[in-house]
Order: sequence, then C-alpha cells, then structure tokens
Amino acid sequence: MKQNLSETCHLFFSTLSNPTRLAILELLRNGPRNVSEISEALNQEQSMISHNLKPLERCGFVFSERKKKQRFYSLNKETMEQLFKMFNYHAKKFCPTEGKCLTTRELQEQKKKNASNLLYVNRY
Amino acid sequence: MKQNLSETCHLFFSTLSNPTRLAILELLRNGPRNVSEISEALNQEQSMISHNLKPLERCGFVFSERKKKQRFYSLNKETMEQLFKMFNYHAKKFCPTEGKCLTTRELQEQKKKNASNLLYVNRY
DNA sequence: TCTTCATATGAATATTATTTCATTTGTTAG
DNA sequence: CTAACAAATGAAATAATATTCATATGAAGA
Repeated sequence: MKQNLSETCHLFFSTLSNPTRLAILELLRNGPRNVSEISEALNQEQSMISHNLKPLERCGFVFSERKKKQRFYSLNKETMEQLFKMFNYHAKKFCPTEGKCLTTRELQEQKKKNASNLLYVNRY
Repeated sequence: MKQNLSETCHLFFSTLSNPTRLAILELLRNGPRNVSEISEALNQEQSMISHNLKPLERCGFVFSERKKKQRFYSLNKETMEQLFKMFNYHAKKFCPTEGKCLTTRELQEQKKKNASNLLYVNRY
C-alpha cells in the first residue's frame, strides 16, 4: 500500500468535505444532470455549481459529457456508492448513539435543523 | 441508504481532509502512540496534535485509552484500512496518468516536492 | 457570421479552518 | 497535599477555502 497518505489523500477527501459538492453527488445518484439542472435543483448560482463541479471531476468522482450546448455530469458510481456505503456502515457502528458523537448542545441544534444524523457538527 | 449525504457526510470527510490529521492516521497504522510520541514523530506542537486528535476521535477514526499520565491513541483499523484501500483503488483506476488529474504546472510543482502522487494539488 | 443560450473562469470578498501560544485540567508519585 | 509531567482547552492570529458577481468562452441554430 502506498505511503504518505497525508499527502496523497488530501485532495481526495477535501473535495468531499464540502456541503455543496456532497449535495451535487447526492443529486447525481438519481442520474446525470446538466449544470443548469443541478443549479436549479440545489437552488445555487450556476457559477458556484461550475466551480464545485471542477474539483469533483478532477478527482474522478463525476464524469462529464457534452450534449449540444449543455454539459451533463454523471456520478462515478463505482467509487461513490462504495464510499457512501462505507460511511453508513461506519456511522452505524462507531457513532451509534447520540451521546457518543455529539455534545448535548450540538444535538439540540441538530434537532432544530430537523436533521437526524450524527456526524454533521462543527469540528472542535 | 440514508438520504441527505450533503449533511451527514460532511464532518466525516472534512475530518479526513487535513494533512496533519492524515499524518496522524498514517502514523497510527504502526501501532498505538501517546500524544507526545505523535508530537515528536510528526515534529508538531503538542497542542496542535491534541487539537487534531479530537475530531479524529469524535468521528471514530481513532480510539483512545489512558495509561498512567499518558493517553494512547490507536487507529480504527476496520474503517481506515478499508478507506485507504478504496482510495488507492480509485486513484489507480480513475487518475492513472499524470495528465488526467493534474495540469502541467501542478505536476512540475509536485515533482519539485519529490512527491509522486496524483491527487495532492490545489483544488481550483 | 451573428445571436442566443449554456457553461466556465477570474478576482474580490466573505467565510471557515488551522495554527500558535498561554493557560488549565488531570494524573501520578513522593 | 504538592510537585512534576502529560494532555486538553481557549482565544487571537493566520491561512485556506468558498462564494459572489462580472465577464469570457464555447456551441449551435438562424
């Protein structure tokens, strides 16, 4: 196995550590979309979507293809479904109870947001 | 499979998207270490190591255990080895050639750093 | 070619994350 | 209890990243 993970993995993970990009990936699980469609679906500016698609494509998380004037982006399902699966397994096994992964205060904030997940909190 | 990946995965991946934290994880592949040992091995301040261990532990990437005055951290091998394996597979398959993942200029910069990897570059 | 639509880019601004340093907390042995 | 060591915390300073807005590029049909 390759050494120097600290360097080699950095872009891989940092590309995935952004809500907009994760939202794009999630959307693309439903099938290919062009930039405008993504933009509308996520209710974000077109330029922002383009900016965020770029690192996703560079890392091989999505593929793209031009069709007439539009460019369609599709998910690299092989990598991404496996990754999401692993994430879910990990979260279930290692962050099973609310108390384990979140402080009480953070938990309450999460509940306000109506999000029942365990891992989306501020870091420190 | 759980919905709302954009929220649920964010902390998971952002915790992994930091060179110091990745270096800690890499070090811990060789076995448990206490904070001072990690600090020395990575040539980083003790407080910085502590700051970075915290999110790693909260996300379940490492475990910790006190032994006398020291606290030893160990890798969650189940998750991490699988994750690193997946990363390597992905990098080999989807970023096989230099041209595909890096611009020429970035490549040169990488070579200067004597790093032969494909994914560690600036994002935009 | 010219116009229109779709996407990409650049650069400034804003936001978020990291690092550092001083200090505190916690543990153990004397 | 106190001293000595180990680790954690807080907050200011710094650095990195994301967002926005204006503009540029590219494709296709008239």
